Amino acid sequence: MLVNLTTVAKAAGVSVATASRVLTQSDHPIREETRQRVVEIAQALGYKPNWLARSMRTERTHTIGVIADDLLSPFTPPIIRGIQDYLKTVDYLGLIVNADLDPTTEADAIGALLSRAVEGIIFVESFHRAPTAELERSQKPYVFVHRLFGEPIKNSVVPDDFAGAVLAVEHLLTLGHRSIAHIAGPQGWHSARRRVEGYRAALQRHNIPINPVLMVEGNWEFEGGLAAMQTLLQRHPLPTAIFVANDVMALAAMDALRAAGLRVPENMAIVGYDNLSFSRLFRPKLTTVSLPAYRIGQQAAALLYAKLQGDCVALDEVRICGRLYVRESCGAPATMRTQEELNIGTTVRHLLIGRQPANDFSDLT
Amino acid sequence: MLVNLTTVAKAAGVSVATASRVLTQSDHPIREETRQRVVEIAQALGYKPNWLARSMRTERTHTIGVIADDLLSPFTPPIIRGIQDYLKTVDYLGLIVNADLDPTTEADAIGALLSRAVEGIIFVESFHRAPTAELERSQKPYVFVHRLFGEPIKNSVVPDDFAGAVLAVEHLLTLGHRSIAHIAGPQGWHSARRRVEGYRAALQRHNIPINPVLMVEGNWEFEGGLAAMQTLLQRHPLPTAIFVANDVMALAAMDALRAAGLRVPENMAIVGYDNLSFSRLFRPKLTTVSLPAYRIGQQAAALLYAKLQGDCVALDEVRICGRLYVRESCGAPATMRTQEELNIGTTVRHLLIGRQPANDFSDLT
DNA sequence: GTGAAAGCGCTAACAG
DNA sequence: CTGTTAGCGCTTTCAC
Repeated sequence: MLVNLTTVAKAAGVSVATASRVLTQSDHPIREETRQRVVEIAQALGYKPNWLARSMRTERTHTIGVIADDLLSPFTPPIIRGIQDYLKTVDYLGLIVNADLDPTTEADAIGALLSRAVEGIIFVESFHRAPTAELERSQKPYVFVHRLFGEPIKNSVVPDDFAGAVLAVEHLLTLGHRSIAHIAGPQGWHSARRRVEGYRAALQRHNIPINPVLMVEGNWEFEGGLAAMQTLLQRHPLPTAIFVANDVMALAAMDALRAAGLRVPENMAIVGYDNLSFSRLFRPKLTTVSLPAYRIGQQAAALLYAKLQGDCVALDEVRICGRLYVRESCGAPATMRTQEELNIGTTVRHLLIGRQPANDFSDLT
Repeated sequence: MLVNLTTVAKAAGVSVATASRVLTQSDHPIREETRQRVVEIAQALGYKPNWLARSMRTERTHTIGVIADDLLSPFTPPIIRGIQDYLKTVDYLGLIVNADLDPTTEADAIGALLSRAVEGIIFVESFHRAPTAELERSQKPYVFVHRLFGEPIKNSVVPDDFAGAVLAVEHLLTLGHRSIAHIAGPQGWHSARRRVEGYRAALQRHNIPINPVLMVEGNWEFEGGLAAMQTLLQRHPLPTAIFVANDVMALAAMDALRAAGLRVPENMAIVGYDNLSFSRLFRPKLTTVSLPAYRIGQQAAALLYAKLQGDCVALDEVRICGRLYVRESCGAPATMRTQEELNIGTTVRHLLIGRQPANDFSDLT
């Protein structure tokens, strides 16, 4: 027993046209009394508009597509959550597809989404930089999120790795460290390079010469972190602190340190990067800079929505800065540990103004 | 310049009906020559069917809705991934919405999905057990996944916590342990209770009396695990092994053990549960039973799809058993560590037969 | 202010 | 085998 517009119109004794005008909040003039009646009847009958039919006419589906290269990456879920929470504020829904790090799958996904008439597409953690010809032809807007390689491009929202690294190293400097090592990510990755640049910039700002011998490249993984730490342990004198480019390697470094009979933070201060959930679980708890995945997702959705509204947003790359979470691995005094935010960098907030969703996952992961 | 059926039909010199029949692979008889021509023209013109229009007629959108109570839970992403990978094999897409553990939001989500004409709904990690009246009225099929509380219900796919616990304890027994403690989850949770039952059953099967003093309740969290371990450390004699109901508490237990000067696995063997990603990161690496989220997702999608096809699936609760991952925390010999699977329990596989997706994430998380 | 009617792109009777 | 035609539920001119 489907209740559609006709049902409502009949019950209210008006034409479908009128019913439609009332229920779509169109600006067409309607007598207040009529409006009242239609609204009530619709309510009473439990009328729900059929989106398919509506969309076919209006060409607006209130649905966007999200293509995630890897749903299982620790950053993807909070990004998607951010996207969804924003979309919800504007009454949109996200159709999420996994692309599996595979260009063919991705192309298929684009096709599937396009034929379902999504209004735009967000690419999450995409390894690719150019959309397919099909997407280009469709004229639908799209946004890249957390693009992993390559140079800045328009229509993308990414973490501000440079500012984050500065945050981390400034913290160590504030604590009095002057010999600070860096375990970097693989230099093929854009974010790894930016973190190195932030590390250098922070030291230079304090007139501390860069010591190449204290910079070791890891591979983001536990084993790589272990190896990098072994290398650093050969240095004489040892550095007093290490900025590690991600939490997993930081963990490994702490493990290697412990095996070598050194204590964290007493003998060595460690700052990680990412603020993955497990960084709170180890002892000592890891001090780290968050990769603000949730906020990145929100911004991406906001950007896409703005484009959908026809706001001619001509932003270059939007960078979102994480926060420093001071915990135990640097031996920072308890007072600093409650300090939540040190804002340096180029955080962009304006797109979200007036639309901040209720949840505060701002620095989730 | 939109190319629709009419365009194709005109170009091919046939009626829209014929074009439609060709392009939908309907079993209506068509002259081979005509078919050929239509297909070619459609191809050449880059014809893409308009899903909205098609769906409006057929009432089949090839889209199902997924409502996740918490997208940020570690189990949700692999479940969703499992769902999607299955759906892909049958050319469906999943519309994913977050319900935020909130009944009102959930009801809204159901409404949003229904009005977008999804063909069915999967509830992931749902705390609720009954669908809304609206969903009931819609007659659309639905499936619960990894339901967290309550008794078995139809249309649900859940982890086999009982069998998993047996797996864990049997492993310890095989290694020669006879005094095995259990740090349990909060007994308000169905899965926590089932894991306790599995623990008891395994011991009883070997005629080992249950010692209530060796059973302590935790709260799933790190702090709870710490407290539980402190309690166990008061026991004389100490047990020689502990089955901990989840990985986070297992981690905490190992921490407390280390603080007390005891070594894992030399002085105490530990088995966890869940196989969360970080369980491989700690040293010693945690031996644990997986919560087969990915497979659960697949099964749920398979079940829903079967219902969509009208296969009258009248299964009760479907239970999926995890696997034991033998790593370092029990001191098992190297030969056992390569042993991948010990199958005990009630794993249900038949639904997936012939449709196993290519990926093997079978025990992800 | 309100209603009648056209039509979005497609599928499925029904004729031929 | 193929074409004509009637809608699916909705929005939107265009009349009144």
